[in-house]
Amino acid sequence: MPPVNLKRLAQELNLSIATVSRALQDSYEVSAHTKERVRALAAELNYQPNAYASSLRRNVSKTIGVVIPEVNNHFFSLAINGIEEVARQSGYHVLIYLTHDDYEREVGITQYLTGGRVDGLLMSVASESREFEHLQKLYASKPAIVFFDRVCEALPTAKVTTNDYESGYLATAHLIEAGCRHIAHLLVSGNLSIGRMRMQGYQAALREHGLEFDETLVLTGDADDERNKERIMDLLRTRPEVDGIFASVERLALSSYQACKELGRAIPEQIKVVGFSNLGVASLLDPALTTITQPAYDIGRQAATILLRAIEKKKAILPSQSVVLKSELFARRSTAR
Amino acid sequence: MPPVNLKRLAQELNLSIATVSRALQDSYEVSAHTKERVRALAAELNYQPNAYASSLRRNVSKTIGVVIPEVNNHFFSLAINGIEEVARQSGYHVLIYLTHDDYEREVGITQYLTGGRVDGLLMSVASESREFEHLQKLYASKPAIVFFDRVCEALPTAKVTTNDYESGYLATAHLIEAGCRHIAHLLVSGNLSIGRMRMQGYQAALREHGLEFDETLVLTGDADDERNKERIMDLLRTRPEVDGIFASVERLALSSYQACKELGRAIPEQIKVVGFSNLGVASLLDPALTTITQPAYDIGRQAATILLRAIEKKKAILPSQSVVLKSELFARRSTAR
DNA sequence: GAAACGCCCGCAAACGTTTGCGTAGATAAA
DNA sequence: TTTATCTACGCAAACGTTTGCGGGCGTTTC
Repeated sequence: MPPVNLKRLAQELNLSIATVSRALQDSYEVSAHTKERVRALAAELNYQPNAYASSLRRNVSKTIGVVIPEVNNHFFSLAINGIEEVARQSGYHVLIYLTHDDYEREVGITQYLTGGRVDGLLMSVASESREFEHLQKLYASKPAIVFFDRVCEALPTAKVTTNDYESGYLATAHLIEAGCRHIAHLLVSGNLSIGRMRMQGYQAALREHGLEFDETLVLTGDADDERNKERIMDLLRTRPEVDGIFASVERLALSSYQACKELGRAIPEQIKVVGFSNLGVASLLDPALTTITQPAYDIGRQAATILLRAIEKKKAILPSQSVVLKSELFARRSTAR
Repeated sequence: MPPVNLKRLAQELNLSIATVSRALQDSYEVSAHTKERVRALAAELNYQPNAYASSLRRNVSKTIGVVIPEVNNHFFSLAINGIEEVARQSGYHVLIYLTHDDYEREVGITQYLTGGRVDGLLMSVASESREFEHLQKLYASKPAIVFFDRVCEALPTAKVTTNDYESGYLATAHLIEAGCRHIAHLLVSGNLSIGRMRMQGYQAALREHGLEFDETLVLTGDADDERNKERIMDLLRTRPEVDGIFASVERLALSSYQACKELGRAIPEQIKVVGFSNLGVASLLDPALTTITQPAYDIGRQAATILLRAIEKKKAILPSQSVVLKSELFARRSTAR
């Protein structure tokens, strides 16, 4: 049997393709009676418009891309939930790309995306990325871009972030007030603005509480959890005075737990730990983990909303549309006195 | 400046569009010299083919869809990792759709997907789905489909699952051997084959160990964690003899922890818990959770591999290509004697 | 009565690619 | 010289949709 497309509908109804197309779009140029006939047959034959033909003609794909480091991470999976939610409501489709924090992959992916496959892009850059030329190229190739969390400051577009400086400050101050004097800071990349902000908050809190910043207590992790754990253990062994850990990313907080377990250091008695985390089970950990929790779901929603609004209005996205949401500190047993 | 497409390249090189197209595809019908010229200019202008025009013409989109209940779940996020991995390697793009275990959404999404937007589909059906007519329609509309984990048995296509019957048996036997005599079974949907299998394993283990099956100890949860917790608490209050819980899905295991905490029941002294889970931090919970862990990443990889192979060969997918992977039991403190 | 207008609808071009077919020119075979 | 073979390329149709333009027909306006 012939495929069910506009031509097929037109033939069966003795109409032109143009009229059928317009009828389905509820155009004012076609009579109510005809519209009804068209819709009836379309429903009966279960007509589904060819998305590619439509995209080609209109130069609009009703698709957005999401480029993130990983999905097996509560922050990003919650963000995706938010993104998918608003995309679906607006009839948009969501393409997903994972960089695994690998610079090469990120470059490859952005290559793809300069082809006009997506109308817009939501992005959280890979921690390894030091060069942003690929992002510049991507930006030049038109699609609307909104960065979230791990932003690229070099591009003049909207960014959705959290109050990272304050959060870093808050986490550190919380440890100090709990009695810590030698606080290690675990982060994942020094060249991400988000990491720098948290670091500055950390430093400011130390300074204002009369503690001096010791850069040998700063440890930069990577994507390998096992290695991170080893390095944390090394740090704890060589610097036995460390009595607090501020992990600026979930994975490193968990690796710290592992490290302490293996070394037999008691949390919170010997070492207190606070970490950025969206772990739903933080309160069920042993001991319950004190967290700085980002409103991941809302971040996703906001970023997607800004993006879609710009796409629909065919307007460029401005940095002035940037949003800063607030993270929250949940004090639990891992930082109890 | 004019857009950079085949026409533009052709003009600048004094060639026909056809030749340029063929050159870029490394066709044997174009000379090495010309190919080189074309490639050079394409690279210089950063030419990216229009994916929609190409898809329209070839009737192939190089895109697969992934339809799952949620992404904020370790099983699915790991599976996505596997899927994205093999898709990327083969040059495929991944569209993602979340059903939130909602039947209506699943129907809506499958509607979309009958439009030929994707070459193939990976699916894990929503727990609420009782009717599968929408899946039948989808199946009839051609795209290759592979189910994983939460399969729809009614469709004659490949399925990637785990040994759910054995796992259910194993988990239950493990509890019994740890001394439990009144074991509750928490599941999420009785009409999913996966749930039935686990249930049967549970029953078989009871039977073979001389315990009788008590259906009032079976609790069917839903998507609302708070309500699930309440219901578990109700169960534990009205049936104080319950000394073991087998949660056939991660969320319910965690809700059980919450419930026990609120009721002051000690795990594992008073109640032992085992649950299906891909939680990386299971060992860091209080107490460490005994889990049945599915090879989620491999499931994703396998399912995607089967799907892509079928797409590339343009062959229908047969049930005979189904794969059953093995889950593993990790005994931890939550089931210690 | 002609002119003007509004309602419906069809024609055909366009979006950027791919691909079957045709062919000009060069070389080889007869 | 003629014929056949091959290489390298161009022409044009096709994929399914959207949309500017034009026109037939009926109603209103002066």
